[in-house]
Amino acid sequence: MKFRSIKGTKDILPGESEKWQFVEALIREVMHEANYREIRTPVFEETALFQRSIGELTDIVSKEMYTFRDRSDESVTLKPEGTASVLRAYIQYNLGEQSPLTKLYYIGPMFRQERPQAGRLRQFHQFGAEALGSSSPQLDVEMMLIPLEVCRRLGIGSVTLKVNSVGCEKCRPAYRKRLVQELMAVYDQLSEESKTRVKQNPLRVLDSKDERDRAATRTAPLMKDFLCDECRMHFAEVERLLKETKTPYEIDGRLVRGLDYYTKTAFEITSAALGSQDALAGGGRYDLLVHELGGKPTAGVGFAAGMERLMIILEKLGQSPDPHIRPDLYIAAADNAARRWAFRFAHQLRQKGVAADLDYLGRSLKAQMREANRQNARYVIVIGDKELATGKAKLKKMESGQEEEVLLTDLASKLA
RNA sequence: GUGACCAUAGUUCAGUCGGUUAGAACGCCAGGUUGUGGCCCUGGAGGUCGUGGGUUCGAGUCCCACUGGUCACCCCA
Repeated sequence: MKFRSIKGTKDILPGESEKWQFVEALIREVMHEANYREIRTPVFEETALFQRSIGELTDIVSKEMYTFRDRSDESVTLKPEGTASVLRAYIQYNLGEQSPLTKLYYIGPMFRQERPQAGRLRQFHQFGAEALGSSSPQLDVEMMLIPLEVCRRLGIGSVTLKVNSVGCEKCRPAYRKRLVQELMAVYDQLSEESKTRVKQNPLRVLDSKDERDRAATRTAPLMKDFLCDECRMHFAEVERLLKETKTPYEIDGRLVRGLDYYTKTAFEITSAALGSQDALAGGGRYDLLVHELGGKPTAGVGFAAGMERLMIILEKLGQSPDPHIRPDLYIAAADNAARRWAFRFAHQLRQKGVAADLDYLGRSLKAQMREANRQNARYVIVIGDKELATGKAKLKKMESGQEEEVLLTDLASKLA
């Protein structure tokens, strides 16, 4: 009986972890340039936070959360997305009182208990941002530009930005009523899942992939044609900014995201390089959410993007960064006295910033050379009686095979 | 949660009609060179054929169940 990682979870092994570090560093750079500050929230929260923010009727809350009772019988949940926690912290620490606009970003693991498939895991990683305190459409567009910029710098060109407006509390109820009427007229032709959605969340029927639903809703009214003046102007401004920044986009009047809290802008970035789970990032505006979670009424926008999906695209496009993790120096020891010395010397070099390694297995010199080669070490020195006596050694450059006589005391400054 | 496909060495895979000791490549270890890597040559280690049951004289091979993986549905990052 061997232990295995739990279904839907993955280990990020050496060789891959370096790629993650590279991508994460790039994300932090882009976030920094747009002046977003990092926030790190706990991986779990009290269950009610997600129920209230994401919405009881959503798939995430109704069937995908990792929820359990802790030892004091408290119901806790591993976070299925990042926004709820960020807003909880924003409210808890009164961040809105310190400045009228707060720009935050995060990178971290999320959990959803779904059946794993290509681009979908039970523990996955997202990076995302939230801007709290402004209803400016500039921030809506900033949220689209950030993940697009990350893609651009990674050499990912083939992405599609889809944008829609889902209206607000003023215009959505009337539209919703109208839509339900239309859907009831074709009720019999809808898929089973859509039938239940007609009452619970009719907008979602529109973005069903089911052919029957597609056909039945072909002429259904779209939210973007029923927006109130404010929402319509907001959406027009988003479009204008996208054009001004020369950002290619499509309007998708059926785009509705799976979280209930969105108002006005909703968007999604997809890639054909992904499998059936083709969304790389998604986001939108949520002007009611902070108030709903107990804070002062505060406008907000955000996005979240999938790290694993980003890595899949990079791999597929052959753009995957090459990790060159390599020791500067491998110290090969010819005898036991040299082995003892080598450990001490490696320690001194490391303190001076030189990445140095040595043999811990008592192997032959030939095996040590092979190891140095496998580790892709930049240089090797071989230490024996002669070197310990004279304080000089041949420094071998592995790539060329050329050797150069050096003083051991000079080595650190030479390699650092 | 539903469905389809898959499971043989560290890895990627062969394995005939059910038949004797389960193979290859790469990787790993050692030697060829008693103080020098890669290339080459030689040798070696490494397998509960996912697990459990069944059919059969005999199962890696056929049947069933389970577990795991992959992909799709659903939904989403």
